[in-house]
Amino acid sequence: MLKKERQAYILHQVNLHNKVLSNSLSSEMEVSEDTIRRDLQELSVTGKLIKVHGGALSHSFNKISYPINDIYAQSDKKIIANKAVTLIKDGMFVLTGGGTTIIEMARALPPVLHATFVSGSIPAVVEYMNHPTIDVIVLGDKVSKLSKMTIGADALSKIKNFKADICFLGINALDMEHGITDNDWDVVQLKQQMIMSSQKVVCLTISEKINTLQPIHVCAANKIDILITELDHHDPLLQPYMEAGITVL
Amino acid sequence: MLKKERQAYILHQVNLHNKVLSNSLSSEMEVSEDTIRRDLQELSVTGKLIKVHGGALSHSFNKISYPINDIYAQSDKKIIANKAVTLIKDGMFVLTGGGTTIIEMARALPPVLHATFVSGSIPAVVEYMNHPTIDVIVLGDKVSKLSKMTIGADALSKIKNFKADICFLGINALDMEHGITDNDWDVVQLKQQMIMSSQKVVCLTISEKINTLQPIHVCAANKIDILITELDHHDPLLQPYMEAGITVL
DNA sequence: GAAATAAATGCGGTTTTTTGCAATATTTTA
DNA sequence: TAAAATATTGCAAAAAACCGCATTTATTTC
Repeated sequence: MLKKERQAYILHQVNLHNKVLSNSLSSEMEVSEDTIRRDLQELSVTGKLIKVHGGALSHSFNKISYPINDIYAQSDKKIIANKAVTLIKDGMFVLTGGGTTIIEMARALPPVLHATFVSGSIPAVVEYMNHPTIDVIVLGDKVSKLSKMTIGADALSKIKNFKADICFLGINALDMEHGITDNDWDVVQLKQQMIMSSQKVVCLTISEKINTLQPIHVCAANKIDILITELDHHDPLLQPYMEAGITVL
Repeated sequence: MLKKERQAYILHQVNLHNKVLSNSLSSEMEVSEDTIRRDLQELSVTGKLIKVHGGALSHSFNKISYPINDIYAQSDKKIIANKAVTLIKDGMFVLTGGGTTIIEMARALPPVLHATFVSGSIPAVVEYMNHPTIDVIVLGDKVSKLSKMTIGADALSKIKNFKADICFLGINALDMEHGITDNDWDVVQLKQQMIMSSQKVVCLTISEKINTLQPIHVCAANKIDILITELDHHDPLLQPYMEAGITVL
């Protein structure tokens, strides 16, 4: 069998089944695995496929892209995200909500983190899924088109089964007097349960939302363990929260 | 044997078998390999064939196998998707797997369809979520990075709770004798349960995967109600399946 | 038709490509 | 963390390609 012929066959298989294994190709074509590896190597440098440990994957398989369109407050959210990821350690069980800030956090995760992330937010799950080493658990239920999260009794009861080390919530409004408030009934339910199911509650928000109010009550401010904004923690806006015993990053 | 005669023979062989070997041509025509090499060289500069180490390949071999093939496969999948969506009616409860064909189907859904889609495939869910009128239910569980689906006992048991009107599976290999086969144990489990939980099973596949085999058995061919490929249903490749009682679209 | 010229072919020696193997390292998995 | 699977690296043997040249064969020219 000619080399080019072999490579054409490999490509064909990869495009057909999205994945090929070195050892099966080796036995199918009766050449050594070394030869297969070299073929895969050549095909991968020309971008025909993606070489992985044990074989290769089709290129089209891996391209799930989530549009990065929300430029609004992007850099602030990146600052928040970078502060947030420092709280996550190897082996942790992490519960997260949805929202753009959480997405930023997902993108800021260090590439060699070994932790388990649980979320009902589809965009967040997509980000976690693309991370090389973290495990992802999706909360199943009906998907709300508005919040792009799973919403409902199933999701709620699943969260109850967990006792996470830490929980990250992107919040819509925070006020010393009224605590966390929001505007979506279903999302509020989830957030409440997430707070109850976690040892430590971390709230992420841009400073604009501090001292604002939304119609539905989520929880009192004292349930928050850590508050992260883009501001320096000396900022006067944050003083009341520090005085209330919340760690501010 | 004249040079022209020789080259004509080489071309004939190349077009017939898609490949020729220098050494066999040499012995067949009783000329030195150098001569063959020079012939191949000339034929390749005029574009009649592709010279490779050890012989030559027909043009169609290289040309069809990668650059065009990918686009063809894509448009094939669009054809399949367009056939598939006609099966979905308002009010239906639809179970779907993952894979590129299913994604194409999701993109081909008519904009005013009111149906409920259940899936564990994250890319599929992302597509469904972006559709204006359909409801989406995610099967929750741990996400497999390879298949980008939720995999495990939870997902499995949730499917058991459903009795869907119709189930769409993108399949990796189909064979009259062995039925549907695949290469990922967890995905196989899910597919089996999905088949059991649906009134009607629709299999989507490009024709190349027909009469191919993968290591793990999913189900017998007779479990399939409808088979959709990019081919016309009169195509002889599909006849055995029609005769087995499968509706072919 | 014969000589001159050009083209084609084969051959020996050298270089390059391909391949498999063995030893070592790395990654994966249990 | 240890064992198994897969990768990497260097190397050597075999196959194929290349190069130059001599020999043969075909074509042109006088």
